[in-house]
Amino acid sequence: VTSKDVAARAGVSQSAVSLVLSGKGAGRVAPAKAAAIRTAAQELGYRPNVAARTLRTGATDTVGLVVPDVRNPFFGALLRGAQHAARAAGRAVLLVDAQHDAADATAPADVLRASGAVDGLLWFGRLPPDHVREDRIPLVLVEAELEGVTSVRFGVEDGFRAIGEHLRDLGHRRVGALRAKVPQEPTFEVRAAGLEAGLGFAPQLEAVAPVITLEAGLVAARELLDRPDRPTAIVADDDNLAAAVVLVARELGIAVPGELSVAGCDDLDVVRVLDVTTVRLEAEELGRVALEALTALLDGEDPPARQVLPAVPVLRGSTGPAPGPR
Amino acid sequence: VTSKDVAARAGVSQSAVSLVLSGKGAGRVAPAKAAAIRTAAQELGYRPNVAARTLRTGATDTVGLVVPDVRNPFFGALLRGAQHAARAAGRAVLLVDAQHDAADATAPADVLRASGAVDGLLWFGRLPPDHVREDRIPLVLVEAELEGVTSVRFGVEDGFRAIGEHLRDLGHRRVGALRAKVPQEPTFEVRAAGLEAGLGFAPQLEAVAPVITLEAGLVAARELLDRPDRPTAIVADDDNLAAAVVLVARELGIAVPGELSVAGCDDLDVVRVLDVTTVRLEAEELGRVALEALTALLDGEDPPARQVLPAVPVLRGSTGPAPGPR
DNA sequence: TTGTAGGCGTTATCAC
DNA sequence: GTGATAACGCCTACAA
Repeated sequence: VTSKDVAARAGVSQSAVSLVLSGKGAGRVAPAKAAAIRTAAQELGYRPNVAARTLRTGATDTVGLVVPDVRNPFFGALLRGAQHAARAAGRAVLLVDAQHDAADATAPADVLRASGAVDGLLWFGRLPPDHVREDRIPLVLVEAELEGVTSVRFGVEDGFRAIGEHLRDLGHRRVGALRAKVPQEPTFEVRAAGLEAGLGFAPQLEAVAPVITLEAGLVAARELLDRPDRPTAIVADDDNLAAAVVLVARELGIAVPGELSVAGCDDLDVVRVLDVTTVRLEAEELGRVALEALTALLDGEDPPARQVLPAVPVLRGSTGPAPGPR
Repeated sequence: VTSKDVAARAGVSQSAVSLVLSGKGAGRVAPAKAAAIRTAAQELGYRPNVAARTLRTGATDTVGLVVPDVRNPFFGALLRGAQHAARAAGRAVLLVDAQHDAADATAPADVLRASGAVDGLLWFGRLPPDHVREDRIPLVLVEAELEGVTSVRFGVEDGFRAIGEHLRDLGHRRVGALRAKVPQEPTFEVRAAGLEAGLGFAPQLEAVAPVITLEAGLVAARELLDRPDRPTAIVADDDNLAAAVVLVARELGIAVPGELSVAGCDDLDVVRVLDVTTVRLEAEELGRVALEALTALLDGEDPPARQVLPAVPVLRGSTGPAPGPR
């Protein structure tokens, strides 16, 4: 059922239908005809064809959303926020799971490169490949920053500095960092710098998880804990990794926080139930703000070039005074 | 840059370009010309316009994916599976978070109703409104079943029966059910029936969480536990809710599993770290299988009408012998 | 106020 | 083998 059908049924021209249904008929089409058109459309169950409209107008009313790993609950919340804001702006969301853990991590971007598939892009975490920028498609970077690109991120340096100070004040002098080594995700560099600033020294030990999952965390945590000179505190780049530290400590019979303090980042349920100190990031809010920035860009407005959302420490029972010398 | 530009540069007609680049030029276009076209396209960075192609062919190569709540990690895994399979089939994924907890829970479906926005739909959990079926768009139902609609689901009745039997064998005679009362999500009815079959009796107590989140679970769990005649075991419809039960028990000083056994469903990280008995559902696999069924449908093949994936119990430390009479 | 007509970029059918 | 040519459904000047 096309606008032609509606025109035929209402006894008017096709252009009148288009005018009325797109809301631009005010003062140009007689009210009586407009009403006839509307009822005809209703009766026929008419819905404008998206492809035709897109071809004509050049706008898809769809935004692309590239996230590193949809399995991480952090991104679930973020999707919720973005999705919600998108709907409010009358746009749909095309999801791309970049699968940064997989071999074909660059491929997904191509899904969106098909010209005209999306009006704009929300790009999370990793820095986008050059060709994305070269496409000159409106772009908002999330949890990353790049010269000349609108971005939104958390002020993780503040959160990690606070955690660092907290541990320093508790007397910890030997600290391990459980880092998420996802290539090209600048937020993790920022976290490391913040932690070091707060501690007043660099963590002596470091283990790296190639993927941000509980499993990967278990492996890396063992590296840090299953050794004679283990640290008295471990700060993880992410809550999934922090939870893994707690599990490994339990497995090795290391008391938390008696013998080991643990902190993470995100404030996911998984550390909430374990009573683990963390840095709270309002992922849903981030998704909302980022999508609103993109919407502004698409509407030809001028959103703030760089927005930084708060990252506040949440002190819980997993951090305590450093143990005396063994 | 359009196919016309490519044609001009290669010195051929526009239709030849279309033929060659869509791979249908074999034996119809001279190899030399085909090569010229390909290099011209390469040099110009030509990419076919999606809207135009869609308008012409009627296919968008995009599938819609409607999930109840993207914040639940279960759906994160599911998205990963679906996304991966979609990419393998050369299709993009349009995500719709139905936000079953929100007021406008029916609205999101409309996003996809725009004719031609998607080729097919993967619909999770809740039964789709009638108008979706009336659109006669290829549809695969996930975690729900409906006469005449292709569906994929977990055999949760088996998992819950096993949990029921396990608890019965442990001597539990007073059981509470923490149910997810999400309207029209049939899987939860199935779980209840399975549990009852395994136990050999119906749970005496029932509390209902309106949303599947830790928060909602806390409220419902208190209802079940903060009373003199509390049950000796609680089975939750979902792991997020089961985790909440453990937290409330801890808060009330009830020993798990000494005084209270707890079981959930999904096998999320949140219960894994709490060592809670659950029913393992391979969400990623579900997403994959569902999307492959949809792909088959779209390709005119005939996928199995109803597929049932295994749901296996995972016994952990949160379930133990029923306590003696107090 | 209304209708006519052109074109968005593709694909696919047909004469050549 | 090849290249015009006609849609696909919509929007929007522009003419009536």
